[in-house]
Amino acid sequence: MTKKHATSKFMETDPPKKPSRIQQRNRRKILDAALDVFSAQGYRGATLDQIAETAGLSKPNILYYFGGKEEIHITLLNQLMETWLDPLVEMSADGDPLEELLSYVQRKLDMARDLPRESRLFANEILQGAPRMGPHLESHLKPLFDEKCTLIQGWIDHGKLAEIDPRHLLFSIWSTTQHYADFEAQVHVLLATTGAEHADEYLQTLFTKLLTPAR
Amino acid sequence: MTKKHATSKFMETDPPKKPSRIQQRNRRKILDAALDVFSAQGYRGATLDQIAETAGLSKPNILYYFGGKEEIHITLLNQLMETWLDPLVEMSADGDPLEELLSYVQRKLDMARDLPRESRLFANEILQGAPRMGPHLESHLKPLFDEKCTLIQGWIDHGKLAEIDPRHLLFSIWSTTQHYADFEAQVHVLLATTGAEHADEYLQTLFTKLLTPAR
DNA sequence: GGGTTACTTTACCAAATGGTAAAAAAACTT
DNA sequence: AAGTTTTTTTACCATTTGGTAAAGTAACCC
Repeated sequence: MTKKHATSKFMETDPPKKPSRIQQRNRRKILDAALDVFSAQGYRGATLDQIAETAGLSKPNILYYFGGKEEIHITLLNQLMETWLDPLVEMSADGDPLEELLSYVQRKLDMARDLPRESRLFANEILQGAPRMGPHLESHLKPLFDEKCTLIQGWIDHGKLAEIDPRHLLFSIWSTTQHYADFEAQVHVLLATTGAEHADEYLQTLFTKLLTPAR
Repeated sequence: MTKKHATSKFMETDPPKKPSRIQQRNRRKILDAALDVFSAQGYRGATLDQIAETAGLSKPNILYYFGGKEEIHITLLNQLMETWLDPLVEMSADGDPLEELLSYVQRKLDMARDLPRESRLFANEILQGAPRMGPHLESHLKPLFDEKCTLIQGWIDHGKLAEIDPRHLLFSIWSTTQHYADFEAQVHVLLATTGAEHADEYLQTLFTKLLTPAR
C-alpha cells in the first residue's frame, strides 16, 4: 500500500486531493503542540512523546500525519519564515522613511509579544547554526535583506535619514525587539513584571534619535 | 570508600587538598569540550559521548571527574556568570557617564566576539527558561542590575544623559552586542563576511545618539 | 447495510544515551 | 622496589526515544 517515495504521505503530487477535516484539524493540533515544545526545549530537547501528549494524540498517530520529528520541525520553520518576514516586506518605498522604519520597529515588537513561541523557535534554530534553515536564509532572507538595505541606503542618500549602516540597523532592530521574547526568562526576573512594559516607548525613542538626520 | 553525599567527589569540604596536575588539566579539558558542545547543541542536544570525544577522553573517565552531565553544565554556567557580568561591574560612578556607558558597550561587544561560545551557552540557557540558572539570575544578576540602573538614573537626573529608561537601555545594550555572537549563523549569511565588520562604529553611534542629552 | 477508505491504537524494536562496577594501568610515596 | 593511591579502561545496564507493523475502529460512499 505504500506508494511513492515521498518524505511524507502528504507530500505526494499526483492526486492533489484536499485534506479532510480531520486531517486539517489534527495537523494543526500537532503543529501547535510542536511549536510549544520545540520553542521551549529546542529541537533535540523536544520529544515526540511530549508533542503527542501536548497535542492530545498518540505518538504513532502523530507519525501518521508527519513523516517524522524532523519533518514536523521543518514544516514549522517553513510556515514561520513567511509570517516572520512579513513586517519587513511591508516596509515600502512609499511613505515617509522615518515613519516606515519606526512602524516596522513597532510591528516587529508587537510580533515578539504576540508570537513569542515563534520567536524562540527561530532563535533556537539560528543559535544551533541554522542546520535546517541555512538554505532558506540564503534564498528567502538574503534577497529581502539586500533589497531593504538598498531601499534604506537610498533614503539616507536623499538625506531623509541619518547616515548609518542599514545592515547593522536591521540587526539592531531585530535584536532589540526579539530580545523581549527570546530572553523573557531574564527580562521577567529583572523587571519583575510580565514583560516589556515601556519597551514600545523606549525603542521608538531609540530609533527616532538614531535615524533622525542632523539638519 | 564513598564518603559524604556531596554532588561530586570534588565538592567535599573536609580535606580541601588541592587537585593534582592531572585533575586540573583534565577538568579543564572537559569543561572546554563541554563549552564547545553545550554552546553548539544546547543542553539536551549535547551528549556525553560528544563531550568525551571532543575532550579526548573516554566517557567513564569524564564521569570520574564530574558527577554527571548536569554537573558539568552547572559548573560551566557558574564559571560563566562571573566573567559575563564583569564588564557591567566595571562601569563605575567615577568618570564621565557617557564615556562609561560607551566603553561598557564596547567591552560587551568585544566579549561577544572573543567569547561567542559563552554567549551562546548563556543564550541557550535563557531561551529554555533558565532552568538551571533562575536562582543565579535572582541572586547575582538582579542586584547588580538594580544597582547599575540606579547609577544610570542618577546620571540622568543630573542631566548627564538623555532621559531614557535605564532598564531598557541595558536590555538594548545586551541584545545588540550579543546578537553578533548568538545569531552569527544569520549574520554570516547576510553580511557574507565573518562577522561584525563595522558593528563597533555602528553601536557607538547608536548609543551616542541615544544617550547624548539634548542641551 | 456492505464495502472501501481514513484514522487510531496496541504492541513492539533498535539505537542512543546517561550512568555504573570493577578490573587494569599509571602515578606517587616511602 | 613495594605498596598505596589516583586515573583509565573494559564491559555492561536501564531508560529514553524515534520509529514501525499490524490489527482494530470509525467515516465515508454507494
